[in-house]
Formats: sequence, C-alpha cells, structure tokens
Amino acid sequence: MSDKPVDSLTKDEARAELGRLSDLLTKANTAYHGEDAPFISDADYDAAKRRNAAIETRFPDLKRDDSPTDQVGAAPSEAFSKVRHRVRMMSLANAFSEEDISDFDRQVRSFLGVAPDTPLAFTAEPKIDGLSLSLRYEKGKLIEAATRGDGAEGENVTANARTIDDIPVTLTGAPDVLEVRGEVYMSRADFATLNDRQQARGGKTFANPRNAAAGSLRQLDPRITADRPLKFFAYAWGEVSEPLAPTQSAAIERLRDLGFQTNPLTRRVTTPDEMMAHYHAIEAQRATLDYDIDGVVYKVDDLALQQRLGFRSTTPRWAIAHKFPAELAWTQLEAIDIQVGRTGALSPVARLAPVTVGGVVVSNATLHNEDYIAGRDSKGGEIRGGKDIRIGDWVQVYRAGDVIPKVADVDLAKRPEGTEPYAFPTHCPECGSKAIREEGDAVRRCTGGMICPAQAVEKLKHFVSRGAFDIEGLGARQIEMFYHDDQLPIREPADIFTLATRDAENLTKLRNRDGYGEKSAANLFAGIEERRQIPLNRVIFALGIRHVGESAANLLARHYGDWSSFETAMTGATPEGGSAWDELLSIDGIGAVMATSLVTTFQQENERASIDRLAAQLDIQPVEAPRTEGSPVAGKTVVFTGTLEKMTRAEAKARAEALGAKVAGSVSAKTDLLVAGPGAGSKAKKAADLGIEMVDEDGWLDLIKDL
DNA sequence: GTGCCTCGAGTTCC
DNA sequence: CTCGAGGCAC
Repeated sequence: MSDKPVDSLTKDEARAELGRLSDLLTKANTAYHGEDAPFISDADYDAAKRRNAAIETRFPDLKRDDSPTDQVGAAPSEAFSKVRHRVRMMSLANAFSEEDISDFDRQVRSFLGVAPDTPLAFTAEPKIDGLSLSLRYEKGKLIEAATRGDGAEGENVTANARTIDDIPVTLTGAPDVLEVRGEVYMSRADFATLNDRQQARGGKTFANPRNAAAGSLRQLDPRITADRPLKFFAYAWGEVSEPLAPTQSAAIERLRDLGFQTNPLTRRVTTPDEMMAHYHAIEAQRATLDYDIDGVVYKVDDLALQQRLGFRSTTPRWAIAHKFPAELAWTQLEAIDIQVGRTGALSPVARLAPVTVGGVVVSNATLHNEDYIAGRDSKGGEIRGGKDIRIGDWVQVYRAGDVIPKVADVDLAKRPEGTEPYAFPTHCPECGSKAIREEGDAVRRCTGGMICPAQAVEKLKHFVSRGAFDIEGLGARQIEMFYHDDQLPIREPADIFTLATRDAENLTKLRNRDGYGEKSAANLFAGIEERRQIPLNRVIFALGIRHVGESAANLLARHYGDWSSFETAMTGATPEGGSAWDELLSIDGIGAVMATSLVTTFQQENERASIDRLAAQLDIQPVEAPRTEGSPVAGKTVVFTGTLEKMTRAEAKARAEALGAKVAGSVSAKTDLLVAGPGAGSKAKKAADLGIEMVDEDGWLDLIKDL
C-alpha cells in the first residue's frame, strides 16, 4: 500500500489504489475465513481498511461496487474458522465458601451412595487464569487446536498453537486419538515485558496477563503469536481412543510423561478439610507465583466414578472451582439508568466513575432491582445492613465470578449532603406506560407490551439470537437499525421474512444505503431465506414467551411434533381446565406458570395475529422425539421404586433419561416399566394390578447394558 | 410444606 | 455469571 497522504492523491492514483486495496482486503478476508494461512496482521488489515475508507470519503464517485467498506461482518475477530468439539468443553460450577465445599462433597457422595466416613479421593489443583484450549492429536501428530468458544464450538487456532513451546507438535506413545485440554497463559514477568515493548512501539498494551494471552492466541498472523511468550498447562482431555489411566491423577501424570507441562501444585486430597487446607496453602503462595490463578479446582479422582456422576446441563457433577475472594474497589455512583428488557423488566444500571477492579476498568454495574437499591432482599430482609444506594454515594464494587460488576457496599460516612433515597420509576422510561410490580415479583415491569419500543426491539433481538433464528447478517445492531427505519422497517418477526420483497418494491434499495452494498444486501437476504425452513423448537423459543426458554421449547416441540398441533393446542387450552390444558400440564417439565404464560399469549388478539403472520412466512419443520438409537426404553415411562443397590436414584434417573426414557415418580396407567428394588411396596402392588412390566435392578441393568 | 436442582432472564466487558 | 423462580421429589 502506498504511503502517500490521502489528501495529495490525484484522482487516477486514488482510483488505482482503491483497486489495489479492494484486492488486498478481499484476499485477506478469504484467507481469514478459509484454510489459508493469514498473510497480514490485524494492524495492517485495519490500516488498509481505514485508508480505503479515507480515499472513498475524499473521492465518493470512485467508490467501487465491491468496496470493502460495504463488507459487513468482515471484522478480524470473526476470522477464525469454527471447530465443533467432539466432547463438549464444559465450564465448572463455582464454590466460594467452606460450606460450598462440604456441600459439594456431600452431593457427590449422595449421588454415588458413598457413606460420609468412607474416604473419597479428589485432585486439587490451582485454577489458572488464562484461556482454555483443546489440542487434537491423531497418531501422535497435532492436527487441530481450538478455543473453548461456547463449549460446543470453538475457533480453530491451530497455526497459532503450534508456535507455543509448551505444546508438543508430535507425541510418542500416545493413543491414536487424543485430545489434550488445558490452559494457555502468560507469566507475569513476560506480561510486564510485553507491555513495555508494546508501549515503546506505540502498540496497544493489555490490561492483564489473561487479556494478553487471549489477544496473543487470537492473532491472525501466527508469526505474531510466535513472538508472544505463551505457555500451556495440561489438566484434562476430550476424546481419547483408549483410556489414559484409571484415575484423574494418573491421567495427568501420563500427560506429563507425554511431554506436557502439568501444574506442580496438584495434590490428591480425601476430605473437605484437606481441600480447605490445600486451598489455603495455594492462596498463601498466590502472590509469589509467576502466573495468575483465580482459585482451586477439585475433581473426583476415580474416573469410573466421574463417569457415573456425569454432567448437569453445563457443568460436570464431579468437579468444582473454589474461587478466591473477589477484588474490591471504591468509586462514586454518578447516575442510575433504567433499561427495559424484552419481558418489560425495568433493570437499574449503576453508572460509575471509572475504577480498576480485578485488572479491568469498570464504569457500569448492575443494581438488580428496586429492592436491591433500597437495601432489602426479596423476602423483605436486609442486605448491606439495610443501607440504601443513592446517586452520589461512594460504593464498593467487585466483579462477581470475576466478570459481572456488582455494587457490594455503600460508605455512609462519605454520603454527600442533601441526597434522597433513589425513587424507582413507576412508569416505563421508554414508552411512558405504567410499570407495575406483581405480588411476590422482584422486578417491576412495563405494561406497554407491544406498544413499548424497547420491549419490541428486545423481543426482536431475542428472535434473531443464537438459539432462536440465528440469522446471519441480522444481529442486535441491525435489528436496532431496521426497527427505526421508515423505508424498510422490521417491527415484528414476520417483517424479517418480507424484507426482500419489500426492498424489491422500494425506490431506495438497501444496497444503496450506508453500510450496505450489493453484496452485503444480497447476503442478508440469503441469510434470511436460509432460515425460512426451521425446526419447530426454535420457532417456539424464538417467540420469547415469558418462562419459555430453550429447554421448555424443546419439550413442547417434542410433545406436539408439528406447528399446527402446537398452535391448535395453545389456542384451544384455557387456564380454567379442559383436555388441551391437562395435556399441556402433563408434559414433564411444564407447570402451571409456564402453561398460563403460553396460553395467555396465544389468547391475546394482537400477539396471536403477529404469530400467525410469522407462521405464514415459514416452513416449520416437525420435530420427532429423539430416537435414541436402539434404546429399548426410548419414549417409555419408567418408575424406580424400592432400594437401588448398584446406583442411586439420581444416577438411575439421569441414565434412563439419557436413553430417551421419561422417569416418573409414581405408577399410573401411563407407566411402561417399573424397576423395583428390595422393599418395593405399594408401587409394586399397583403396577401388578395394572399389569405393568416389572424388573429388578439387575434386570434393568441387563436391559440397558449394551448402551 | 420444604428443599433441592435447573432453567430463564438480565447484564458487563473486550 | 448470578439471582430468582419454577418444577418436582421427599
């Protein structure tokens, strides 16, 4: 790229350079998105893009049809290809107190049926404050490295991972398939040196070692990553073709033997007291370590037990992270703003004088709700000793779980004179409708419904969000823009699917707008078109009905199967009762509150009409109950009774559900199978009366043994 | 009725 | 990530 100042370019030079820049940026984009090695750095990419824009501003008539300025979503941060994890990368549940730790020990024992006095081993290791990485080795060769991402899908950073010294490129004596997981981090000393160097060069400095490690790993140019002093500790694994060892501690040793760095402060402990002792020992060393840690992780040592314990929706039952107390900071509360959510909830947000806490500058913090500001909890009890929060107050903030800033305390001694308790608004700041608090509800909600623009926009954002329609090129920012657009508005979900038709009829085309070009407009329309065909569960979730999230939407979709059955059921049911209502409540996981929310939504004329307009635009795919391949209990209703000797209730239930069965608590005509252990009483008798199939615990295990 | 366990909703920062 | 609420087992 030429260095000649934009101001002094002749028109011919400008035309030629726009061509070169367009070519360069297009190639760079392709390289980022595809398999090719990226060939220019973040900084060069940005510089080229800025120069391109500057030239276009000076010579608007030279702007090309394929101008890189119009390529929406080509930001470098979206540049890595996606990798689906074959074994999910879970997060960990957190513990903050000794009590949480003994709860964890108790829960594990009760799930497994291990008596309190029987020793149960755990590993305890420091929790490194970096970013997790999964390394896939096949036949001893590193073939792929991926970040955690959302746990299911991460980013491919293989080229960058290869440059890290602690990550072996080949392994000897490893299983054919081995996914090693661990933490990429930067030592404190290296972080300080890097920041000095960056500063000297006029580059950007990082707020903390964690950000520096994250920023370095996600460089588009692996040569930059190679230049950054990243390190890696291995502490877990994903897919393996053969077991590494019978225990967690032995598996970690095996990883060390294979050539990985493992943390030297890892210990084996057997009681909550020992866990606490090791926690305090590590905490005492924290300041002298050369890397940041934010707690201690405990894992059940025996891998067979880990497998029995299994997973909750996002976390394993066999591990927990014991976090160090959060860092605190004092600052002044400048204002309280009210945000309106998609359900109309009025949420107060604290605007703070910027303050550094936990290595990050914080200027906003959540204030939860009315009661939290007033110093009351939801049951009318006191929090912060009953101290209320006022504008102008000095407040103590911390980052809960090291992420979300919260206001913890108020310094009454520094309270300015003449302050008043904060008067929570009784009307929606966005639409002026009355905001009311229902009996027993902690939040105040705007009653404006679809009239309220804030609610409408938030609902639309939810509609296009990840678990819902997830339309490429139509994110929160675009929704905001289209909602306020007079030429081509999106005011309700159905409008999204008429966008292309309306654009075709309009005089001002989307492709001629700021921020859009021929290509990006076409991409958006294609992205929308792609989602016209969509599974029922996503549609139900996308509607954004209160209390109906992803999980409830799945249950409903599975139960009703197709859109017309679902809609007929929702419009036919009334909270007063009747067969449609009873059927709704019979779904495991759907209670009266969810049912009422669903039914009242479909009863409101305007909501109903809006939903109908949407459905008319879509090709909604039916959802089949998950056919668990070859499972003899798929779709069956199973009841466990009596004493189970080889597994606990919770375990039996989790296992049965994983095989597609529904587990009920009591025997009824709908029960398909009763698993009766010794001491089975009335349930066994009732099952016999109803002629329901019965097996004992061994019979059950035999039934599912091949799965 | 009480006490788990999960899910849903709202939120921050880079 | 956290809090509150919903659902369900005991």
